[in-house]
Amino acid sequence: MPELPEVETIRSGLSRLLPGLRIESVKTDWEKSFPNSKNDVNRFLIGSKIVQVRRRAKVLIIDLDSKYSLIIHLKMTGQLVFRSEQAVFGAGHPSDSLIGKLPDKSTRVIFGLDSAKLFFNDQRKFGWAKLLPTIEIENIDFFKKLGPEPLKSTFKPEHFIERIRKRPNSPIKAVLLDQAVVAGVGNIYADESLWGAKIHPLTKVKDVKDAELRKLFKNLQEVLRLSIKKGGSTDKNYIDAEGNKGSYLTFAKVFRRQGQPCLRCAATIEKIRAAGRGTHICTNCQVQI
DNA sequence: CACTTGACCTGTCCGC
DNA sequence: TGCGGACAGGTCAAGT
Repeated sequence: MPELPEVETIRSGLSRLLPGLRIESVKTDWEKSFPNSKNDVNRFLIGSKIVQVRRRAKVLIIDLDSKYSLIIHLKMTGQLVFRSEQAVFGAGHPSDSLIGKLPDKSTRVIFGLDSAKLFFNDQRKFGWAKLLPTIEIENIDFFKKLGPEPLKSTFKPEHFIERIRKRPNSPIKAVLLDQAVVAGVGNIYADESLWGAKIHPLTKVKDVKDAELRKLFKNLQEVLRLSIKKGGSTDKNYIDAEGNKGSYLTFAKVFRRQGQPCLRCAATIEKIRAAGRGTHICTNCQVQI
């Protein structure tokens, strides 16, 4: 479940590893994972050089010198793992690692680079990669609909509040998860920030005070920043570009802590359902209105 | 129109 | 031990 901090962690890893490398081959056996035509791949991907790696919301953008870009959405179980040729067949991975020899049975696409390979793994096959002209990226529906980046310095609390308020009759958690309102927030950081602001996830937006939304915005930025610092959250599948787990969940206040004491009031954390998702709350700190 | 639910997938876990 | 079913949760399409 790569959300903003996980995708950002992968981006920073790939930014160190990929620029300057040439894409020499592409191999896929799951068409939905990479639906571009062979013709496009041959003309604009094979033989082109990687210029930079960017992120928008939960999507990675790999810019090529062909003026095309590879955009990759990892959805829930996607992984992008870089291996040098030597390590591809080598050992040397810790025994508690989530990933061993590559390719494995969840490998969907293999990008052959100069003396390395980039593996796009996806157990549940929900993720996708697409090759597009770089200037057209912002025009595709997915990108056009996206709300602002929550960590951008120009995105202020009043902008956040204004956007949230457009959905007065929805539960606050559903609105936080809506990528058109704010981009990049998923289940983990929605729960964590709502706990921080002491807001029950099922509270309708119209029943949340401005001061609470202000607090929510502050907490959202804090949990996202802390998670980026910790390399993201590894629950089941997430690993970074070099196969390492993230450690944010050891700092999580509610996510996956059902049955354990609230770190603020010691009441028991419960798991409920909100916005169609498993949702973690302290029923003492977070009271529904 | 606003909002909610189901489909897309596979691996894991739980109860019988 | 095997087996069916619930669950995991990002996004889009379909339903209310």
